[in-house]
Amino acid sequence: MHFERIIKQIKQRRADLNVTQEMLAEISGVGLRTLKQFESGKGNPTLKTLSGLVDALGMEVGLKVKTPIQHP
Amino acid sequence: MHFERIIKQIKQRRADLNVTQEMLAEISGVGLRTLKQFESGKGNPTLKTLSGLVDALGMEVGLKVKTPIQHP
DNA sequence: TTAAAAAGAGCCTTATTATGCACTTTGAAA
DNA sequence: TTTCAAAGTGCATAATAAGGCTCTTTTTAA
Repeated sequence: MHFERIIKQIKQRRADLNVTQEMLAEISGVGLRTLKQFESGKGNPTLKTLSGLVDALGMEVGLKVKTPIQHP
Repeated sequence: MHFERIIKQIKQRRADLNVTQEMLAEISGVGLRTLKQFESGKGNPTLKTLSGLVDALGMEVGLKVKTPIQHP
């Protein structure tokens, strides 16, 4: 599904915090199977699922503009 | 579902670019019903759906750390 | 190298998202 | 205020995410 960047950030953060998938699943309330599926690159989590994981890791989901509009 | 911030950003961006829901649905490949559902605060899109919308608006989904870890 | 922990995968059921179609409501301009 | 475009809703179905179990593979530490 090509969410490599996001997946990498989550794995990295988990590593930084020394949290296993099992622990993260536990504290985030997201099913372990769902987390494994996502981190392994298969899976297309809902925003709610992603937010749950991310929140538990002290992170947040955000949008940023890549191309600011040109005001002529 | 309380994704107010993200919803607001999308609506704002759409307004800035003068794009209607119908146009965004069209160019993003996301169903109009799905987009309406999300923008009206009901709905919990998958990451794929959100990415599609966001990409079409020249934006991207990202994660940011709220609480940097303390290296003692 | 070996054992235990952590991560990944298969299978299955349930819950929920994605989407179309038709209709209603809202908002803005004429 | 009338009208038309844009946004929101109800209903129904197909597709798919969520999650539990069990088992396999990979990593890591002793």
